[in-house]
Order: sequence, then C-alpha cells, then structure tokens
Amino acid sequence: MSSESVDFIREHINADLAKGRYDRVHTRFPPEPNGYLHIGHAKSICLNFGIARDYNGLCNLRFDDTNPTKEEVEYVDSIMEDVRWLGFDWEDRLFYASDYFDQLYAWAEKMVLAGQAYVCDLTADEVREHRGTLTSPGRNSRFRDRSADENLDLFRRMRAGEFPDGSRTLRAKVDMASPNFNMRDPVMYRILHATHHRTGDKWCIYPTYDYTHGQSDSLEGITHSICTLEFENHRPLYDWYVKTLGIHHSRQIEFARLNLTYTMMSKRRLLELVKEGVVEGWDDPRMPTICGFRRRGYTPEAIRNFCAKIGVAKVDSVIDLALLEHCLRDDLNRRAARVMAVLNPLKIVITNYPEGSVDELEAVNNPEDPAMGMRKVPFSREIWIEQDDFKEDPPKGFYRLSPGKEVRLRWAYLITCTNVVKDPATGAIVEVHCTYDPATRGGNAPDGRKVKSTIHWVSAARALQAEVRIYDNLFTVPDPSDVPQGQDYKINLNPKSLEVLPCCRVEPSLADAKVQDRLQFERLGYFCVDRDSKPGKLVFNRTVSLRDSYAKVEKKK
RNA sequence: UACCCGGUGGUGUAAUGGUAACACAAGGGUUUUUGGUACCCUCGUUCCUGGUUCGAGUCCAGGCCGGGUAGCCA
Repeated sequence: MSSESVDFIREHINADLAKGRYDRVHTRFPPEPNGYLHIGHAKSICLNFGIARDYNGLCNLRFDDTNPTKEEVEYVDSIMEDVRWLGFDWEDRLFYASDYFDQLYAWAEKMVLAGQAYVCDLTADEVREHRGTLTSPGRNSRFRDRSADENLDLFRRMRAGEFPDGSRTLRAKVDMASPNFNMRDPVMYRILHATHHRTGDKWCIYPTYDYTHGQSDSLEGITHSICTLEFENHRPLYDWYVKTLGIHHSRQIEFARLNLTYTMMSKRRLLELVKEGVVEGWDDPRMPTICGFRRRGYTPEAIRNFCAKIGVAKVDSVIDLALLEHCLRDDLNRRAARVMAVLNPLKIVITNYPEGSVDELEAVNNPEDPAMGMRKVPFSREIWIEQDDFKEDPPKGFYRLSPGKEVRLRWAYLITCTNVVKDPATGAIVEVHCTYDPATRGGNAPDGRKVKSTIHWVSAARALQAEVRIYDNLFTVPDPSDVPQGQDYKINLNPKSLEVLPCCRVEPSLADAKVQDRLQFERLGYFCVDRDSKPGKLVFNRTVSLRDSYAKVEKKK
C-alpha cells in the first residue's frame, strides 16, 4: 500500500515492510470481556481490521481474559455480535488469552529457572511501598534473591493452591531503579481463587496483562500490536518479555483513544449508568455503546465512515459529535425511505373536501434514489399536521400555515387557512379549518402560483397510532467529566435526554414496518422501529433529526 | 518533582525542507414540492524564542503548555 497520505501507523508499517522487519501484516483486536463495546472500540476495530484489509493481511479477534473477577460470557457474546454487526470478520481466528495459560505458565517456570523471575512474599502494601515514587527509585524486595529451586517450589505451590489470595506473587526481575514504574519488578502472576468463565477452576493463579499480551501476540504471529496511548509506558516491558523469552516479536504501536463531545466513554461510568438505572440498559439508544447506536438506528456504514474520517494520531483529541451525526445523515439520506408522520398532531378540517371520500395520492419514496419507487398515501377531509406548522400569529420568517396563508400539503394539495376553532373555556386551539384548491392535486397550481412552504400531514381517517421516542444527548455539556471540585459527572446528565410521545400519527404504509427498519419522517428526522414495537403498537426511535435551519433562526431570537 | 508522549483554523486530520490542503462546525448565498439534499462563498502568518538553510509547520537547541504513569486492572 503506497497511497499519498497515510496515518502514522501505516507509515510505520510501510517502513517495517520496506526494511524487511516483517513480510506480512497481521493485527488483532483484543478486548477484555468486562463490558460492552463502545464507539471508542469501533475506532480500534476499524483500525485493526482496516489495516489488515489494506495490506492483504489478517486480523484476529482475541479476548484478553486474564482477570476472571471482572469477565463474563455475556460480554464475550455481545462483543462478537457487535464486531460482526460493524461488518468485520475474524474468520476462524477467534482466540482467548486463556488459551495460552499453559504456555504462559511454562514460560514463567523457564524464567524462574533462569533467575529472571522470583516469588515475592511482600503484601500489596509492601510492594507499593518498595516501588518508590516518581522521583525516587524503588527498593529491592527481600525475596528477590531466593534460589531458583526455592522459587520454582514456591511457584508450583502457588499454582497448586497452597496459598491464599494476595499472599505471594511471581515477579519479573528487571530493575527496581528504572524511571519507568512498569520495569520495577512487575508482577507476572497473582493468586486469585476465582472461577474463570472459560477455564473454570483449573487455575488459581492468573497472569497479568503485561505478562500476557506480548506473548499472546507472539503466539498468534501478530506483526503490529496496535493499542491506546496509556500503554506507551508499558512498551519497554512488552519488549522485555518477548526478548527475554526469545520469541517472535510483534511491534506495539500506540494511538490516541477516541473522545466525543457530549459523550462519556469510561466503561466504569457506563456500567454505573446501567446499574443505577439512569439508562435502561447497555443498549439504551442514548448509550455510546455499539449496541446502543444500533438500537438508536445508526448504520454500521455510518460508523465505519466516521472512523475513517476522524483519522488516527497520538494527540489527545475530542471529536465533535456533529461529525458522527453528519456521517449518519449522509448515509441515511441515501438509503432511508421517506414517509410522513406527525409527532404532535393538530387537526385540520378541509371544509370544501367531500366528507367520507378518500383519495390515493402518489408519493416519492426517496428523491435521492428513484429506484426506491413510489407509494400511495390516502388523503381525506380531516388530516393531522404538526402543531409547530401552524401559528395563529406568525412571527417574521415563519412561512408555514397561519390564518389567510396558503401552503402545500406534501404530494397533495394547496390549502388555505380560513378559520381557527378554539375551546371556549380554555382558548386552546381545537382544530383549524382550511379550504383546498382541487386544481392543485399533486401539489402544483396550474396558474403557476407559488407557496413558500410545504408541510407534511397524515390522513386522520387512515392514520396509525404510534409511540415515538425522541432522544437527545445524555449530557448537556461538551465535556461531561468537567465538573467543579467535589462534584459528580452526573450533574451534567441531561434531564431531557428522552421524551416519549405516545400519540403520534403515521401514514398507513408503516403498518408492517419491521424492527430495525430505518425511515425518514419527512421534515423531522431519521427514525427506526424499536424492538419494543409490535404490529398493533408501533414504536419508533428518533435516530437523529434532520438539519434544521429554521430552528437555528428561531433559536437566535 | 522523575520518566514517557504530544502541541497546525472553533473541531479533527493532511502537507515527509519548496504556494498550509481536506472534512465537520459556524456564518452568508443559489437551487428545491422536505426550512432536508445538492452547489457556491467566508473563516489559520502552524505554542514561544533562537539557530541551520536560498527557503522551516517540517531539522536543531532552549522554554512554555497539555496528557499519561506510582493496581497483585486492562
């Protein structure tokens, strides 16, 4: 691959290939199954699988499951589903770090015998105390110089379950004075009498991430091990292990994780939102999880395109949510069928339209794609329009319906507002009376007169009832974690992130809409059929609104 | 305070010693049976100071600012 502008990772790969350091490209996506994947993982997935595709290489899916206390099969299942949904395929290369426990253990014994690792009896507190500080070197553990025989005996007994959790560790003998903490005799194995989701109770000692990752990469023949910036300081240790063991050496390259405005990406906090019921679950349409986006109506194409557009670098950056939404609209604009739906209904009576008669009008399904064809929409004397599309006292710049004004009903007729009917008690508008011009069927006036506005509508006689859920950002500020001293990020939660509209009216063509179908409600936005939807009881999620330049004008006032 | 990594429009990404480009956002306009879409225009002397060079965003030195790191988490 030698195109004009490539990111720094591909630059490294190109250089490695040119130098002959590797003669192929093999990457991996290595999530820990301790939570659901989010949009930040999508960046990593697109990178790893995308690089493999670009270089005619391979990409593995590997679960980094070295900590049984946090991992569950529920998470491994969801991760596989999400990676597939995003459009990537690991073929037969599904691996688990736990597949390598035996090999890892054998290597550890080898290091013990070579005097490169030792069993340390220091408590966690003592280890921390021996580690030193940012400015001062650490001190050697008093167990550092045990004989190989004693170490081997102790390590085997650790494995045999003779010791309680936390009583001992196996540590690599590196350098307690290193300026890099990761090199100050890092722990390789800890005692954890816990049941692992795959290996069950076979083990009561588990390898740490640092002792596992490079070796797993090595065993799988990975060439480029791409991870996020916080592992930069771990690279010397990563390199140390594979060099010490003398095994295939993958190259670790770090990039900056994705941050999005108005979004919280921390797994811990997302878990908290789920557990505390702030959201309805991991796939709540407001969640930045892959399954949340899926339920919200996002397409994998939009997410992939977004990942391609944000690029990859080493600077900490925050991407504007607007870019994600732009990618979404861009995709949905091309593929979503147009349909008419009224969210906040206002009744219109066409006083000169014959009672009881219904007219089937032709409507274009998608102006961006003629192949999507046409459909019929029924028109009748009473119709619903959007409350926002009528104003008794229209402000300047409002060119929808108001008394005396003529507008076009999409695909139907030109109508003129003649009269407003109000509740005598409350003064609230009950219905609006209009007349239609029969000569304008389809929407054009034979005399060539123009109207400023076209509004959507639904036949009252034939409308279907629907519930529509309007979603907004979960947080009200661009950086939700930016809170005053002592405050919680939850103060930034958006109390109006979900608004349920139970009595919407949609056109009858939606009667057999299927779960996950994506549509554009004309002039409103893109919506999808929620999994709560049933034949008699339609439920739609608003995926994203349409861009709305009138809303901006209104807001400015 | 030690080590590591960064710093280009409002945001993100390019430019690999030779006219700072592209996208999003914002603002303005054209077209339009969606106030949508599409199209056009406007919007940065590259953190600072020195140096090398005919020429520096790019190379060098020093500074400033931001991020990461002291789990038996990953």
